[in-house]
Amino acid sequence: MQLYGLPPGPCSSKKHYSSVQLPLMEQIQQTLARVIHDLFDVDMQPVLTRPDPQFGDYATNVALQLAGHLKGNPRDIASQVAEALKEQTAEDIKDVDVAGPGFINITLSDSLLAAQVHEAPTHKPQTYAGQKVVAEYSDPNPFKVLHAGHFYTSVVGYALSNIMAAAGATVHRVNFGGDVGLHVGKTMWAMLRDLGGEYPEKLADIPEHERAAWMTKAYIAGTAAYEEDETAKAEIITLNKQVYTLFETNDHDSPFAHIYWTCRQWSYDYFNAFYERIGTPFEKYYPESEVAGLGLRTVREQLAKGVFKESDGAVVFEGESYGLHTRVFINSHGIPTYEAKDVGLIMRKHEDYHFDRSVIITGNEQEQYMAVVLKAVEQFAPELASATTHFTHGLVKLKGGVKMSSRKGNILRALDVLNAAHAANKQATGREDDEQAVLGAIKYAFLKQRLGPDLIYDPEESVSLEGNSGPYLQYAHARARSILRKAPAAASELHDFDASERMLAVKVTEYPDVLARAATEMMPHYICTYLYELAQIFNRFYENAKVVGDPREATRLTLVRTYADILKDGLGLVGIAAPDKM
RNA sequence: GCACCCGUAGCUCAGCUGGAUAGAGCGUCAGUUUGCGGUACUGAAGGUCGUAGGUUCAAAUCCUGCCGGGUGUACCA
Repeated sequence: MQLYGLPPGPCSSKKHYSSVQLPLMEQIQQTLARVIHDLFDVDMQPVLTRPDPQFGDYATNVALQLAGHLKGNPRDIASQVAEALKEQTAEDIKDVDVAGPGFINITLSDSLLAAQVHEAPTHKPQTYAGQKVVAEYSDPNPFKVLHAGHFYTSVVGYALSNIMAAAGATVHRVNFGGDVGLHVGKTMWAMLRDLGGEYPEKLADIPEHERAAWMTKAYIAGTAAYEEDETAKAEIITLNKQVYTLFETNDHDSPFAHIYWTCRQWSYDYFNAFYERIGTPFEKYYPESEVAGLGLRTVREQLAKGVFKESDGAVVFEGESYGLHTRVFINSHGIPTYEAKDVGLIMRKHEDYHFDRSVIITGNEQEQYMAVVLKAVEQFAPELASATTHFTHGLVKLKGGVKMSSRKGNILRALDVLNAAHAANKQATGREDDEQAVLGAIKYAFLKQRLGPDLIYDPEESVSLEGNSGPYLQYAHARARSILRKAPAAASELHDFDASERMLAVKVTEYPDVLARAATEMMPHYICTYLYELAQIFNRFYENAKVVGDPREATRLTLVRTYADILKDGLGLVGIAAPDKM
């Protein structure tokens, strides 16, 4: 995979980078590619990296790779490339050195670096230019509690959506969840038992703030009864069917219907309150009931065409020939399972948005499940399957590790995470209800780690104002703004840099590269890591360099402003507020 | 059993489009500092990158075996 690849352009004698629109890195790559082509008649896409600052601003190992092809001495090849590159870029590149086994290190001129600094906060590589993207994530089920995983996946999905949007996509954020299905039957069963029968008027006795907890308790009781009591199990299966019937007959009036619709709404209210609180709003919520019919019809149609097979009274897709496994799409009661509903959802999302790309973000326990669903869809709608990508992440665990069991109901809930963070924050700072810092802390802790493996959430570490944390970066930003408030607003053109300014300037210009990488790989943690490194470099600069009142004040203020703008922009992309004062 | 994921300092993690001495944070120890928000900065100690092979001029990074952990594997979502 080529991250920053562009084909080499037509030959021209000399390039003036600062007058060209392309991002700097790609310009250098193009020139490098051309030089290599002219010198050795080899076409390749050079990769530029950011080396240790002692070596230069950019580095490439092309000579080492070339040495293999050409059977030459890597250092000799590097020298030839370096010389040619220097010739073609005389005004923009200060130095091209050969070092070590054959690395080519590039050091920019200060004037080119200055131009890049000015562009860094606003230049967004358009990785998804013009694409219409539907991003689906969070996916909580009505009638059930929001757990830590929903929190995590909401934060991840929101950040990824922002990253794609910054990279040029129009992103529609949607949510999906089971308002029909066995868990609803289980919850309804226990709720009816609690109410003493189908008495919707008794729902009024439940105070608003206890609604979610009451439904959660019912789900736990229903699940236990389903497993332990055969009579209850049969009743729950009947209730499950009865819920589907509500939709078929458009029943909003019967007592049973009344209870169902009221409690479903309670769930949605509870979800929306949570999303509002953590700042991850959705454009649309797809209830399973809305896509179940479409999924069911589609699977039935494709059953007739041989995509699906009947087996023991159920309709299945046999994945074995694709290296997958067999899954049930319609069960032997004729009810569509999650699989069929997901088929319906993919189709409905396309009807609604005509997306170029559909992104689904879930925990990685869904990985092989989703592979089967997408393989099934590929058989009759290959264009939908190929436009869909499933991204997965790990589980959230609380440091110290609480044993989790959904049957006993002692799962880690979303609110537990929030409460633990608030408690740790109060301990650390003495502040209560510091929601902005607490949310920054949690989100940063969730996103600073690479997506994939499980995540161990440590509340104390996350709220700490020292170290690699959200509050540290929020504070770093507020501190930079404070400096700017003290100085006259005059903006200045940059010309040259002293050593510590230059370190900061070089790091600043890395921002667009980081955004490109985060977007291409769909990995928000690159942004977090970068922002932290940037803040560290800034603090080193700031330790020795006086800003306000110094002869170099104009240059330094411009750097401080650029730095603050990047912090704010980067934190915003991962969904974290960056207040000017704390 | 089969499939997928993971195994890097005491802890939590970067690094894995193969390349220059394997990096952070926390913790530990030792320092700096009458300054623009010191919630900072400097330094030290700490790693056979699970293990055994293979490919390569070059492997934490790619391939294979093994060990250890996790997840999934037909009528839940």
